[in-house]
Amino acid sequence: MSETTTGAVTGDMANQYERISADLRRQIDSGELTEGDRLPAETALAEHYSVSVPTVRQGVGVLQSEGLLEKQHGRGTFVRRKPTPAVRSNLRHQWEKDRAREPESERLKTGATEHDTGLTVDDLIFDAKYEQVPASPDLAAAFKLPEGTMLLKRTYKTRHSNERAPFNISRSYLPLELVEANPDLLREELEPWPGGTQNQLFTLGIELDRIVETFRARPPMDNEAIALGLPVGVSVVILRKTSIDTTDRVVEISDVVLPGDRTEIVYTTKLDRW
Amino acid sequence: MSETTTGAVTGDMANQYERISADLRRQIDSGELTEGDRLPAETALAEHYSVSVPTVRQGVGVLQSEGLLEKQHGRGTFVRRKPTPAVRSNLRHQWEKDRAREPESERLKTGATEHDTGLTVDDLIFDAKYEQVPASPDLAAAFKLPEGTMLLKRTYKTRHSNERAPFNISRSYLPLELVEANPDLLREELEPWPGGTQNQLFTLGIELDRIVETFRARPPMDNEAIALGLPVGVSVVILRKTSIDTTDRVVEISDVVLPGDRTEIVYTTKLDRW
DNA sequence: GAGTGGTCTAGACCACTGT
DNA sequence: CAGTGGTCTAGACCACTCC
Repeated sequence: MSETTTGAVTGDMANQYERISADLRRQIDSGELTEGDRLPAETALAEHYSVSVPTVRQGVGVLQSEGLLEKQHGRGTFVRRKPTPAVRSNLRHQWEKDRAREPESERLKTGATEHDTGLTVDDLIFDAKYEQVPASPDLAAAFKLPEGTMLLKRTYKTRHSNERAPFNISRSYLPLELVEANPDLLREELEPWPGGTQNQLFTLGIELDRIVETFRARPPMDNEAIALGLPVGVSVVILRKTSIDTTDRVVEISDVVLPGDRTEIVYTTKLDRW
Repeated sequence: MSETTTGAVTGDMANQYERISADLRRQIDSGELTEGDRLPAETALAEHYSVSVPTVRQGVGVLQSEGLLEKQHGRGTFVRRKPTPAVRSNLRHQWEKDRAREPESERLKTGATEHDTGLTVDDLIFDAKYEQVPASPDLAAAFKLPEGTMLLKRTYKTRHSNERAPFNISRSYLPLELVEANPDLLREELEPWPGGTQNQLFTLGIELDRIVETFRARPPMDNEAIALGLPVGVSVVILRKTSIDTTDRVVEISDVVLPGDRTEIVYTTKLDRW
Protein backbone atom coordinates (compact mmCIF):
# COMPACT_ATOMS: atom_id res chain seq x y z
CA MET A 1 0.00 0.00 0.00
CA SER A 2 2.07 2.95 -1.14
CA GLU A 3 -0.08 5.47 -2.96
CA THR A 4 -3.60 5.20 -4.34
CA THR A 5 -5.34 8.39 -5.21
CA THR A 6 -8.38 9.72 -7.10
CA GLY A 7 -10.58 10.28 -4.08
CA ALA A 8 -8.10 10.76 -1.26
CA VAL A 9 -10.14 8.71 1.17
CA THR A 10 -9.12 7.14 4.47
CA GLY A 11 -8.23 3.51 5.16
CA ASP A 12 -6.30 0.88 3.24
CA MET A 13 -8.12 0.98 -0.11
CA ALA A 14 -7.09 -2.52 -1.02
CA ASN A 15 -9.62 -2.85 -3.82
CA GLN A 16 -10.71 -0.83 -6.77
CA TYR A 17 -14.39 -1.20 -5.99
CA GLU A 18 -13.85 -0.06 -2.41
CA ARG A 19 -11.96 2.92 -3.67
CA ILE A 20 -14.97 3.78 -5.83
CA SER A 21 -17.61 3.22 -3.16
CA ALA A 22 -15.56 5.18 -0.62
CA ASP A 23 -15.16 8.07 -3.03
CA LEU A 24 -18.85 8.16 -3.92
CA ARG A 25 -19.79 7.92 -0.25
CA ARG A 26 -17.53 10.83 0.50
CA GLN A 27 -19.19 12.86 -2.25
CA ILE A 28 -22.60 12.13 -0.77
CA ASP A 29 -21.52 12.89 2.79
CA SER A 30 -19.85 16.12 1.77
CA GLY A 31 -22.85 17.30 -0.22
CA GLU A 32 -21.11 17.28 -3.61
CA LEU A 33 -23.88 14.86 -4.49
CA THR A 34 -27.23 15.43 -2.86
CA GLU A 35 -30.59 13.71 -2.70
CA GLY A 36 -32.06 13.02 -6.10
CA ASP A 37 -28.87 13.73 -8.06
CA ARG A 38 -28.06 11.42 -10.91
CA LEU A 39 -24.62 9.85 -11.08
CA PRO A 40 -22.63 9.75 -14.31
CA ALA A 41 -23.31 6.68 -16.43
CA GLU A 42 -21.45 3.52 -15.50
CA THR A 43 -19.28 3.74 -18.60
CA ALA A 44 -18.32 7.30 -17.66
CA LEU A 45 -17.49 6.26 -14.10
CA ALA A 46 -15.44 3.36 -15.40
CA GLU A 47 -13.38 5.73 -17.48
CA HIS A 48 -13.06 8.24 -14.64
CA TYR A 49 -11.79 5.65 -12.18
CA SER A 50 -9.84 3.74 -14.85
CA VAL A 51 -11.57 0.43 -14.21
CA SER A 52 -13.95 -1.82 -16.08
CA VAL A 53 -17.71 -1.38 -15.95
CA PRO A 54 -18.36 -4.47 -13.78
CA THR A 55 -15.99 -3.05 -11.19
CA VAL A 56 -17.92 0.21 -11.12
CA ARG A 57 -21.09 -1.80 -10.73
CA GLN A 58 -19.59 -3.59 -7.75
CA GLY A 59 -18.64 -0.34 -6.10
CA VAL A 60 -22.07 1.16 -6.71
CA GLY A 61 -23.60 -2.06 -5.37
CA VAL A 62 -22.00 -1.45 -1.98
CA LEU A 63 -23.71 1.91 -1.58
CA GLN A 64 -26.91 0.51 -2.98
CA SER A 65 -27.01 -2.12 -0.24
CA GLU A 66 -26.42 0.63 2.30
CA GLY A 67 -29.47 2.42 0.98
CA LEU A 68 -27.49 5.45 -0.24
CA LEU A 69 -27.94 4.92 -3.97
CA GLU A 70 -30.83 3.67 -6.03
CA LYS A 71 -30.61 2.36 -9.57
CA GLN A 72 -33.38 2.83 -12.08
CA HIS A 73 -33.19 0.75 -15.18
CA GLY A 74 -32.90 2.88 -18.28
CA ARG A 75 -32.77 6.14 -16.31
CA GLY A 76 -29.66 6.14 -14.22
CA THR A 77 -28.29 5.81 -10.72
CA PHE A 78 -29.56 8.32 -8.16
CA VAL A 79 -28.71 9.47 -4.68
CA ARG A 80 -31.53 8.11 -2.59
CA ARG A 81 -33.87 10.39 -0.69
CA LYS A 82 -33.99 9.75 3.02
CA PRO A 83 -37.57 8.67 3.56
CA THR A 84 -39.59 10.46 6.21
CA PRO A 85 -40.59 7.72 8.58
CA ALA A 86 -44.06 7.01 9.85
CA VAL A 87 -44.08 6.93 13.61
CA ARG A 88 -45.99 4.20 15.34
CA SER A 89 -46.48 4.57 19.06
CA ASN A 90 -48.05 2.31 21.63
CA LEU A 91 -49.93 5.31 22.96
CA ARG A 92 -52.19 4.80 19.92
CA HIS A 93 -53.73 1.78 21.63
CA GLN A 94 -55.07 3.72 24.58
CA TRP A 95 -56.12 6.53 22.25
CA GLU A 96 -58.02 4.05 20.09
CA LYS A 97 -59.61 2.45 23.11
CA ASP A 98 -60.82 5.79 24.45
CA ARG A 99 -62.32 6.59 21.08
CA ALA A 100 -64.01 3.22 20.57
CA ARG A 101 -67.11 4.17 22.56
CA GLU A 102 -67.61 7.60 21.05
CA PRO A 103 -70.37 8.39 18.53
CA GLU A 104 -69.67 7.77 14.85
CA SER A 105 -69.51 11.48 14.10
CA GLU A 106 -66.47 11.70 16.37
CA ARG A 107 -64.87 8.48 15.18
CA LEU A 108 -65.15 9.54 11.54
CA LYS A 109 -62.82 12.46 12.04
CA THR A 110 -59.54 10.60 11.89
CA GLY A 111 -58.18 7.08 12.09
CA ALA A 112 -55.22 5.55 13.82
CA THR A 113 -53.01 5.72 10.75
CA GLU A 114 -53.62 9.41 10.34
CA HIS A 115 -52.97 9.78 14.06
CA ASP A 116 -49.57 8.15 13.58
CA THR A 117 -48.47 9.80 10.39
CA GLY A 118 -50.04 13.23 10.75
CA LEU A 119 -51.68 12.87 7.35
CA THR A 120 -55.32 13.55 6.63
CA VAL A 121 -57.85 11.01 5.43
CA ASP A 122 -57.72 12.41 1.91
CA ASP A 123 -54.01 11.65 1.54
CA LEU A 124 -54.49 7.97 2.20
CA ILE A 125 -55.70 5.23 -0.06
CA PHE A 126 -57.00 2.23 1.68
CA ASP A 127 -57.53 -1.26 0.31
CA ALA A 128 -59.25 -4.05 2.22
CA LYS A 129 -59.95 -7.68 1.40
CA TYR A 130 -61.89 -10.14 3.57
CA GLU A 131 -61.59 -13.91 3.54
CA GLN A 132 -62.53 -16.79 5.79
CA VAL A 133 -59.65 -19.15 6.42
CA PRO A 134 -58.88 -22.06 8.75
CA ALA A 135 -56.29 -21.33 11.44
CA SER A 136 -52.74 -22.42 10.59
CA PRO A 137 -50.78 -24.16 13.37
CA ASP A 138 -48.97 -20.92 14.08
CA LEU A 139 -52.15 -18.86 14.38
CA ALA A 140 -54.03 -21.58 16.25
CA ALA A 141 -51.29 -21.63 18.86
CA ALA A 142 -51.34 -17.86 19.15
CA PHE A 143 -55.13 -17.83 19.59
CA LYS A 144 -55.02 -20.89 21.85
CA LEU A 145 -57.72 -22.40 19.63
CA PRO A 146 -57.78 -25.76 17.81
CA GLU A 147 -55.99 -25.89 14.49
CA GLY A 148 -58.40 -25.32 11.63
CA THR A 149 -60.79 -23.10 13.59
CA MET A 150 -62.31 -20.68 11.11
CA LEU A 151 -60.93 -17.16 11.19
CA LEU A 152 -61.89 -13.95 9.47
CA LYS A 153 -58.78 -12.80 7.65
CA ARG A 154 -58.64 -9.16 6.64
CA THR A 155 -55.86 -7.88 4.41
CA TYR A 156 -55.19 -4.16 4.35
CA LYS A 157 -52.90 -2.05 2.25
CA THR A 158 -52.42 1.63 2.92
CA ARG A 159 -50.55 4.03 0.71
CA HIS A 160 -50.20 7.72 0.06
CA SER A 161 -52.36 9.00 -2.75
CA ASN A 162 -49.30 10.26 -4.61
CA GLU A 163 -47.05 7.22 -4.18
CA ARG A 164 -47.25 3.85 -5.78
CA ALA A 165 -45.79 1.78 -2.97
CA PRO A 166 -47.95 1.14 0.09
CA PHE A 167 -46.26 1.92 3.37
CA ASN A 168 -47.72 -1.07 5.04
CA ILE A 169 -49.41 -4.35 4.39
CA SER A 170 -51.33 -5.80 7.27
CA ARG A 171 -53.21 -9.00 7.88
CA SER A 172 -55.69 -9.14 10.73
CA TYR A 173 -57.29 -12.32 12.07
CA LEU A 174 -60.40 -12.62 14.24
CA PRO A 175 -62.11 -15.85 15.31
CA LEU A 176 -65.11 -16.11 12.98
CA GLU A 177 -67.37 -17.26 15.80
CA LEU A 178 -66.67 -14.02 17.59
CA VAL A 179 -67.60 -11.66 14.76
CA GLU A 180 -70.71 -13.46 13.52
CA ALA A 181 -72.68 -11.73 16.26
CA ASN A 182 -72.48 -8.57 14.13
CA PRO A 183 -72.88 -9.40 10.41
CA ASP A 184 -71.71 -5.93 9.43
CA LEU A 185 -68.22 -6.96 10.46
CA LEU A 186 -68.11 -9.49 7.60
CA ARG A 187 -68.74 -6.86 4.93
CA GLU A 188 -65.47 -5.57 3.49
CA GLU A 189 -67.28 -2.77 1.66
CA LEU A 190 -67.80 -1.06 5.01
CA GLU A 191 -64.04 -0.45 5.31
CA PRO A 192 -62.45 1.71 6.44
CA TRP A 193 -64.48 1.23 9.60
CA PRO A 194 -64.59 4.43 11.62
CA GLY A 195 -62.99 3.83 14.98
CA GLY A 196 -61.02 0.79 13.87
CA THR A 197 -60.91 -2.67 15.30
CA GLN A 198 -61.43 -1.63 18.90
CA ASN A 199 -64.78 -0.10 17.94
CA GLN A 200 -65.69 -3.23 15.98
CA LEU A 201 -64.93 -5.30 19.07
CA PHE A 202 -66.95 -2.87 21.18
CA THR A 203 -70.04 -3.64 19.05
CA LEU A 204 -69.50 -7.26 20.09
CA GLY A 205 -69.30 -6.34 23.76
CA ILE A 206 -65.56 -6.96 23.93
CA GLU A 207 -63.21 -4.75 25.95
CA LEU A 208 -59.44 -5.05 25.57
CA ASP A 209 -57.23 -5.44 28.61
CA ARG A 210 -53.81 -5.31 26.98
CA ILE A 211 -51.95 -5.52 23.71
CA VAL A 212 -48.75 -7.49 23.23
CA GLU A 213 -46.60 -6.62 20.27
CA THR A 214 -43.57 -8.53 19.09
CA PHE A 215 -41.39 -7.40 16.31
CA ARG A 216 -38.32 -8.33 14.35
CA ALA A 217 -36.42 -7.15 11.32
CA ARG A 218 -35.46 -9.45 8.49
CA PRO A 219 -34.55 -9.17 4.82
CA PRO A 220 -37.65 -8.91 2.65
CA MET A 221 -38.83 -11.83 0.60
CA ASP A 222 -38.97 -11.08 -3.12
CA ASN A 223 -42.69 -10.35 -3.22
CA GLU A 224 -42.50 -8.10 -0.17
CA ALA A 225 -39.66 -6.10 -1.68
CA ILE A 226 -41.77 -5.55 -4.79
CA ALA A 227 -45.03 -4.86 -2.94
CA LEU A 228 -43.43 -2.28 -0.67
CA GLY A 229 -41.17 -0.87 -3.37
CA LEU A 230 -38.08 -1.53 -1.30
CA PRO A 231 -34.62 -0.98 -2.74
CA VAL A 232 -31.92 -3.56 -2.22
CA GLY A 233 -30.56 -3.75 1.31
CA VAL A 234 -33.54 -2.44 3.22
CA SER A 235 -35.15 -4.79 5.69
CA VAL A 236 -38.78 -5.21 6.57
CA VAL A 237 -40.03 -4.91 10.11
CA ILE A 238 -42.49 -7.62 11.08
CA LEU A 239 -44.88 -6.68 13.82
CA ARG A 240 -47.37 -9.05 15.39
CA LYS A 241 -50.01 -7.42 17.55
CA THR A 242 -51.99 -9.67 19.87
CA SER A 243 -55.08 -8.15 21.48
CA ILE A 244 -56.25 -9.71 24.72
CA ASP A 245 -59.61 -8.93 26.26
CA THR A 246 -60.59 -8.52 29.89
CA THR A 247 -61.35 -12.25 30.15
CA ASP A 248 -57.79 -13.09 29.03
CA ARG A 249 -58.96 -14.29 25.64
CA VAL A 250 -56.97 -13.58 22.48
CA VAL A 251 -59.49 -11.75 20.30
CA GLU A 252 -57.39 -10.42 17.44
CA ILE A 253 -54.02 -11.03 15.90
CA SER A 254 -52.62 -8.62 13.39
CA ASP A 255 -49.43 -9.11 11.37
CA VAL A 256 -47.99 -6.02 9.79
CA VAL A 257 -45.10 -5.84 7.35
CA LEU A 258 -43.49 -2.41 7.41
CA PRO A 259 -40.64 -1.01 5.35
CA GLY A 260 -37.74 -0.87 7.78
CA ASP A 261 -36.41 2.46 6.58
CA ARG A 262 -39.74 4.30 6.72
CA THR A 263 -40.89 3.16 10.11
CA GLU A 264 -40.11 4.37 13.56
CA ILE A 265 -41.67 2.68 16.52
CA VAL A 266 -42.03 4.39 19.89
CA TYR A 267 -42.93 2.59 23.09
CA THR A 268 -43.47 4.10 26.46
CA THR A 269 -43.28 1.91 29.55
CA LYS A 270 -44.73 3.40 32.70
CA LEU A 271 -43.09 2.04 35.87
CA ASP A 272 -44.71 1.44 39.25
CA ARG A 273 -43.55 3.74 42.05
CA TRP A 274 -41.40 2.46 44.88
CA MET B 1 -41.30 -18.18 -22.28
CA SER B 2 -41.76 -21.73 -23.55
CA GLU B 3 -39.68 -24.24 -21.58
CA THR B 4 -36.78 -23.82 -19.19
CA THR B 5 -35.90 -26.73 -16.99
CA THR B 6 -33.21 -28.00 -14.56
CA GLY B 7 -35.00 -27.17 -11.37
CA ALA B 8 -38.65 -27.24 -12.41
CA VAL B 9 -39.51 -24.12 -10.44
CA THR B 10 -42.52 -21.87 -10.71
CA GLY B 11 -42.76 -18.49 -12.39
CA ASP B 12 -41.32 -17.04 -15.59
CA MET B 13 -37.62 -17.82 -15.13
CA ALA B 14 -36.49 -15.10 -17.47
CA ASN B 15 -32.90 -15.14 -16.28
CA GLN B 16 -30.25 -17.72 -15.66
CA TYR B 17 -29.35 -16.37 -12.25
CA GLU B 18 -32.96 -16.39 -11.14
CA ARG B 19 -33.27 -19.95 -12.30
CA ILE B 20 -30.30 -20.79 -10.09
CA SER B 21 -31.43 -18.86 -7.03
CA ALA B 22 -34.94 -20.29 -7.35
CA ASP B 23 -33.59 -23.81 -7.60
CA LEU B 24 -31.30 -23.41 -4.61
CA ARG B 25 -34.08 -21.81 -2.62
CA ARG B 26 -36.32 -24.75 -3.42
CA GLN B 27 -33.60 -27.15 -2.24
CA ILE B 28 -33.35 -25.29 1.04
CA ASP B 29 -37.10 -25.08 1.55
CA SER B 30 -37.59 -28.74 0.75
CA GLY B 31 -34.84 -29.84 3.10
CA GLU B 32 -32.55 -31.23 0.41
CA LEU B 33 -30.10 -28.72 1.78
CA THR B 34 -30.28 -28.03 5.49
CA GLU B 35 -28.65 -25.66 7.95
CA GLY B 36 -24.89 -25.81 7.88
CA ASP B 37 -24.63 -27.77 4.63
CA ARG B 38 -21.96 -26.70 2.21
CA LEU B 39 -22.91 -26.04 -1.39
CA PRO B 40 -20.84 -27.39 -4.28
CA ALA B 41 -18.05 -25.09 -5.38
CA GLU B 42 -18.98 -22.26 -7.70
CA THR B 43 -17.17 -23.93 -10.60
CA ALA B 44 -19.16 -27.11 -9.99
CA LEU B 45 -22.45 -25.19 -9.83
CA ALA B 46 -21.53 -23.35 -13.04
CA GLU B 47 -21.05 -26.65 -14.80
CA HIS B 48 -24.21 -28.14 -13.32
CA TYR B 49 -26.36 -25.23 -14.43
CA SER B 50 -24.42 -24.73 -17.70
CA VAL B 51 -23.57 -21.10 -16.98
CA SER B 52 -20.45 -19.11 -16.22
CA VAL B 53 -19.10 -18.67 -12.72
CA PRO B 54 -20.10 -14.99 -12.40
CA THR B 55 -23.68 -15.98 -13.18
CA VAL B 56 -23.62 -18.56 -10.41
CA ARG B 57 -22.23 -15.92 -8.10
CA GLN B 58 -25.10 -13.63 -9.00
CA GLY B 59 -27.65 -16.31 -8.25
CA VAL B 60 -26.01 -17.16 -4.95
CA GLY B 61 -25.89 -13.45 -4.15
CA VAL B 62 -29.67 -13.26 -4.23
CA LEU B 63 -30.02 -15.88 -1.50
CA GLN B 64 -27.15 -14.32 0.40
CA SER B 65 -29.00 -11.02 0.56
CA GLU B 66 -32.06 -12.88 1.80
CA GLY B 67 -29.99 -14.32 4.61
CA LEU B 68 -30.38 -17.91 3.41
CA LEU B 69 -26.78 -18.52 2.37
CA GLU B 70 -23.50 -17.41 3.85
CA LYS B 71 -20.18 -17.36 2.02
CA GLN B 72 -16.92 -18.01 3.79
CA HIS B 73 -13.80 -17.12 1.91
CA GLY B 74 -11.63 -20.14 1.29
CA ARG B 75 -14.10 -22.55 2.88
CA GLY B 76 -17.25 -22.55 0.82
CA THR B 77 -20.86 -21.41 0.69
CA PHE B 78 -23.10 -22.65 3.47
CA VAL B 79 -26.78 -22.79 4.25
CA ARG B 80 -27.15 -20.29 7.03
CA ARG B 81 -28.36 -21.32 10.45
CA LYS B 82 -31.48 -19.55 11.57
CA PRO B 83 -30.19 -17.58 14.52
CA THR B 84 -31.97 -18.06 17.81
CA PRO B 85 -33.14 -14.59 18.63
CA ALA B 86 -32.58 -12.82 21.90
CA VAL B 87 -35.90 -11.61 23.20
CA ARG B 88 -36.06 -8.15 24.65
CA SER B 89 -39.21 -7.30 26.52
CA ASN B 90 -40.33 -4.08 28.14
CA LEU B 91 -41.30 -6.10 31.20
CA ARG B 92 -37.55 -6.10 31.92
CA HIS B 93 -37.77 -2.47 32.97
CA GLN B 94 -40.18 -3.10 35.81
CA TRP B 95 -38.22 -6.22 36.75
CA GLU B 96 -35.02 -4.19 36.88
CA LYS B 97 -36.68 -1.45 38.89
CA ASP B 98 -37.99 -3.90 41.47
CA ARG B 99 -34.54 -5.37 41.83
CA ALA B 100 -32.70 -2.07 42.09
CA ARG B 101 -33.30 -1.73 45.82
CA GLU B 102 -32.44 -5.30 46.77
CA PRO B 103 -29.20 -6.27 48.54
CA GLU B 104 -26.14 -6.93 46.41
CA SER B 105 -26.26 -10.67 47.12
CA GLU B 106 -29.61 -10.80 45.33
CA ARG B 107 -28.60 -8.46 42.51
CA LEU B 108 -25.50 -10.52 41.76
CA LYS B 109 -27.51 -13.55 40.78
CA THR B 110 -28.45 -12.48 37.30
CA GLY B 111 -28.51 -9.41 35.08
CA ALA B 112 -31.02 -8.08 32.63
CA THR B 113 -29.29 -9.61 29.63
CA GLU B 114 -29.39 -13.04 31.17
CA HIS B 115 -33.01 -12.37 32.05
CA ASP B 116 -33.74 -11.69 28.38
CA THR B 117 -31.73 -14.43 26.79
CA GLY B 118 -32.05 -17.18 29.35
CA LEU B 119 -28.29 -17.58 29.48
CA THR B 120 -26.22 -17.71 32.64
CA VAL B 121 -23.59 -15.19 33.66
CA ASP B 122 -20.81 -17.58 32.70
CA ASP B 123 -21.91 -17.72 29.07
CA LEU B 124 -21.56 -14.00 28.59
CA ILE B 125 -18.51 -11.91 28.01
CA PHE B 126 -18.88 -8.32 28.86
CA ASP B 127 -16.75 -5.41 27.75
CA ALA B 128 -17.15 -1.86 29.08
CA LYS B 129 -15.39 1.39 28.25
CA TYR B 130 -15.99 4.74 30.00
CA GLU B 131 -15.34 8.18 28.54
CA GLN B 132 -16.36 11.73 29.30
CA VAL B 133 -17.69 13.55 26.25
CA PRO B 134 -19.51 16.80 25.51
CA ALA B 135 -23.13 16.43 24.43
CA SER B 136 -23.68 16.46 20.66
CA PRO B 137 -26.61 18.53 19.39
CA ASP B 138 -28.66 15.38 19.05
CA LEU B 139 -27.97 14.21 22.60
CA ALA B 140 -28.28 17.68 24.10
CA ALA B 141 -31.75 17.97 22.60
CA ALA B 142 -32.74 14.56 23.90
CA PHE B 143 -31.51 15.43 27.42
CA LYS B 144 -32.94 18.94 27.19
CA LEU B 145 -29.53 20.23 28.30
CA PRO B 146 -27.24 22.81 26.66
CA GLU B 147 -25.04 21.56 23.85
CA GLY B 148 -21.59 20.64 25.13
CA THR B 149 -22.74 19.65 28.62
CA MET B 150 -20.37 16.94 29.81
CA LEU B 151 -21.73 13.40 29.72
CA LEU B 152 -20.43 10.09 30.94
CA LYS B 153 -20.39 7.84 27.89
CA ARG B 154 -20.28 4.14 28.54
CA THR B 155 -19.76 1.68 25.68
CA TYR B 156 -20.74 -1.93 26.23
CA LYS B 157 -20.29 -5.01 24.12
CA THR B 158 -21.82 -8.30 25.08
CA ARG B 159 -21.15 -11.60 23.39
CA HIS B 160 -21.45 -15.30 24.00
CA SER B 161 -18.30 -16.92 25.29
CA ASN B 162 -18.21 -19.29 22.32
CA GLU B 163 -18.96 -16.79 19.57
CA ARG B 164 -16.79 -14.09 18.13
CA ALA B 165 -19.47 -11.60 17.20
CA PRO B 166 -21.14 -9.64 20.00
CA PHE B 167 -24.92 -9.69 19.90
CA ASN B 168 -25.15 -6.11 20.87
CA ILE B 169 -23.21 -2.91 21.11
CA SER B 170 -24.64 -0.30 23.39
CA ARG B 171 -23.73 3.26 24.26
CA SER B 172 -25.16 4.76 27.42
CA TYR B 173 -25.03 8.45 28.33
CA LEU B 174 -25.56 10.02 31.75
CA PRO B 175 -25.12 13.69 32.64
CA LEU B 176 -21.73 13.83 34.37
CA GLU B 177 -23.01 16.21 37.00
CA LEU B 178 -25.53 13.60 38.05
CA VAL B 179 -23.10 10.73 38.58
CA GLU B 180 -20.33 12.64 40.30
CA ALA B 181 -22.23 12.25 43.56
CA ASN B 182 -21.06 8.63 43.60
CA PRO B 183 -17.44 8.34 42.36
CA ASP B 184 -17.76 4.56 42.03
CA LEU B 185 -19.97 5.15 39.02
CA LEU B 186 -16.99 6.59 37.13
CA ARG B 187 -14.89 3.46 37.51
CA GLU B 188 -15.27 1.18 34.53
CA GLU B 189 -13.44 -1.63 36.30
CA LEU B 190 -16.50 -2.10 38.51
CA GLU B 191 -18.52 -3.33 35.50
CA PRO B 192 -20.61 -5.33 35.18
CA TRP B 193 -22.43 -3.48 37.93
CA PRO B 194 -24.80 -5.82 39.76
CA GLY B 195 -28.33 -4.56 39.36
CA GLY B 196 -27.60 -2.47 36.29
CA THR B 197 -28.23 1.17 35.65
CA GLN B 198 -31.37 1.41 37.71
CA ASN B 199 -29.40 0.37 40.79
CA GLN B 200 -26.68 2.87 39.92
CA LEU B 201 -29.31 5.58 39.73
CA PHE B 202 -30.80 4.36 43.01
CA THR B 203 -27.44 5.04 44.72
CA LEU B 204 -27.87 8.63 43.51
CA GLY B 205 -31.38 8.85 44.94
CA ILE B 206 -33.01 8.74 41.51
CA GLU B 207 -36.21 6.83 40.83
CA LEU B 208 -37.45 6.23 37.30
CA ASP B 209 -40.99 7.08 36.31
CA ARG B 210 -41.06 5.78 32.73
CA ILE B 211 -38.93 4.60 29.87
CA VAL B 212 -39.47 5.66 26.27
CA GLU B 213 -37.96 3.50 23.58
CA THR B 214 -37.77 4.31 19.89
CA PHE B 215 -36.81 1.73 17.43
CA ARG B 216 -35.93 1.58 13.74
CA ALA B 217 -34.26 -0.74 11.26
CA ARG B 218 -31.71 0.34 8.67
CA PRO B 219 -28.90 -1.24 6.67
CA PRO B 220 -25.72 -1.53 8.71
CA MET B 221 -22.80 0.77 8.16
CA ASP B 222 -19.62 -1.06 7.20
CA ASN B 223 -18.10 -1.03 10.67
CA GLU B 224 -21.33 -2.22 12.27
CA ALA B 225 -21.61 -5.11 9.85
CA ILE B 226 -18.10 -6.16 10.78
CA ALA B 227 -18.47 -5.57 14.51
CA LEU B 228 -21.67 -7.59 14.72
CA GLY B 229 -20.55 -10.20 12.21
CA LEU B 230 -23.56 -9.56 10.02
CA PRO B 231 -23.88 -11.24 6.65
CA VAL B 232 -24.93 -9.21 3.64
CA GLY B 233 -28.55 -8.17 3.61
CA VAL B 234 -29.27 -8.21 7.31
CA SER B 235 -30.30 -4.92 8.87
CA VAL B 236 -29.43 -3.53 12.22
CA VAL B 237 -32.06 -2.49 14.67
CA ILE B 238 -31.41 0.82 16.37
CA LEU B 239 -33.01 1.24 19.75
CA ARG B 240 -32.84 4.43 21.79
CA LYS B 241 -33.95 4.09 25.37
CA THR B 242 -34.70 7.30 27.26
CA SER B 243 -35.10 6.99 31.03
CA ILE B 244 -37.14 9.67 32.74
CA ASP B 245 -37.23 10.08 36.49
CA THR B 246 -40.07 11.02 38.79
CA THR B 247 -39.24 14.73 38.41
CA ASP B 248 -39.62 14.46 34.61
CA ARG B 249 -35.89 14.78 34.05
CA VAL B 250 -34.11 12.73 31.37
CA VAL B 251 -31.45 10.88 33.38
CA GLU B 252 -30.10 8.34 30.93
CA ILE B 253 -30.06 7.76 27.21
CA SER B 254 -28.92 4.49 25.81
CA ASP B 255 -28.41 3.68 22.13
CA VAL B 256 -28.26 0.03 21.27
CA VAL B 257 -27.34 -1.47 17.92
CA LEU B 258 -28.77 -4.95 17.58
CA PRO B 259 -28.43 -7.47 14.76
CA GLY B 260 -31.85 -7.43 13.12
CA ASP B 261 -32.02 -11.14 12.55
CA ARG B 262 -31.13 -12.14 16.09
CA THR B 263 -33.39 -9.81 17.97
CA GLU B 264 -37.02 -10.07 18.88
CA ILE B 265 -38.65 -7.29 20.79
CA VAL B 266 -41.80 -7.76 22.83
CA TYR B 267 -43.85 -4.91 24.21
CA THR B 268 -46.90 -5.19 26.36
CA THR B 269 -49.26 -2.24 26.60
CA LYS B 270 -51.71 -2.38 29.48
CA LEU B 271 -54.93 -0.46 28.75
CA ASP B 272 -57.08 1.44 31.21
CA ARG B 273 -60.51 -0.04 31.90
CA TRP B 274 -63.66 1.57 30.63
C1' DG C 1 -32.84 6.17 -31.78
C1' DA C 2 -29.67 7.45 -28.18
C1' DG C 3 -28.52 6.52 -23.63
C1' DT C 4 -29.10 4.09 -19.60
C1' DG C 5 -28.65 -0.03 -16.53
C1' DG C 6 -29.26 -5.57 -16.66
C1' DT C 7 -27.51 -10.03 -17.97
C1' DC C 8 -23.88 -13.02 -19.36
C1' DT C 9 -19.43 -14.95 -21.04
C1' DA C 10 -14.64 -16.87 -20.55
C1' DG C 11 -11.21 -16.24 -18.94
C1' DA C 12 -6.91 -14.29 -15.34
C1' DC C 13 -4.94 -13.78 -10.99
C1' DC C 14 -5.24 -13.03 -5.82
C1' DA C 15 -6.43 -14.26 -0.84
C1' DC C 16 -7.97 -17.32 2.44
C1' DT C 17 -8.64 -22.07 4.56
C1' DG C 18 -7.54 -26.45 5.23
C1' DT C 19 -4.22 -30.57 4.97
C1' DC D 1 -0.33 -27.64 -1.60
C1' DA D 2 -5.11 -28.07 -3.33
C1' DG D 3 -9.51 -26.08 -3.14
C1' DT D 4 -12.33 -22.43 -2.09
C1' DG D 5 -14.34 -17.79 -2.82
C1' DG D 6 -12.82 -12.58 -4.10
C1' DT D 7 -11.44 -9.26 -7.51
C1' DC D 8 -11.09 -7.73 -12.17
C1' DT D 9 -11.04 -7.43 -17.27
C1' DA D 10 -13.04 -6.55 -21.97
C1' DG D 11 -16.00 -7.33 -24.26
C1' DA D 12 -21.38 -8.87 -26.21
C1' DC D 13 -26.16 -8.33 -26.35
C1' DC D 14 -30.76 -7.26 -24.10
C1' DA D 15 -34.41 -4.27 -21.74
C1' DC D 16 -35.99 -0.07 -20.29
C1' DT D 17 -36.72 5.14 -20.51
C1' DC D 18 -37.13 9.23 -22.80
C1' DC D 19 -37.10 12.23 -26.67
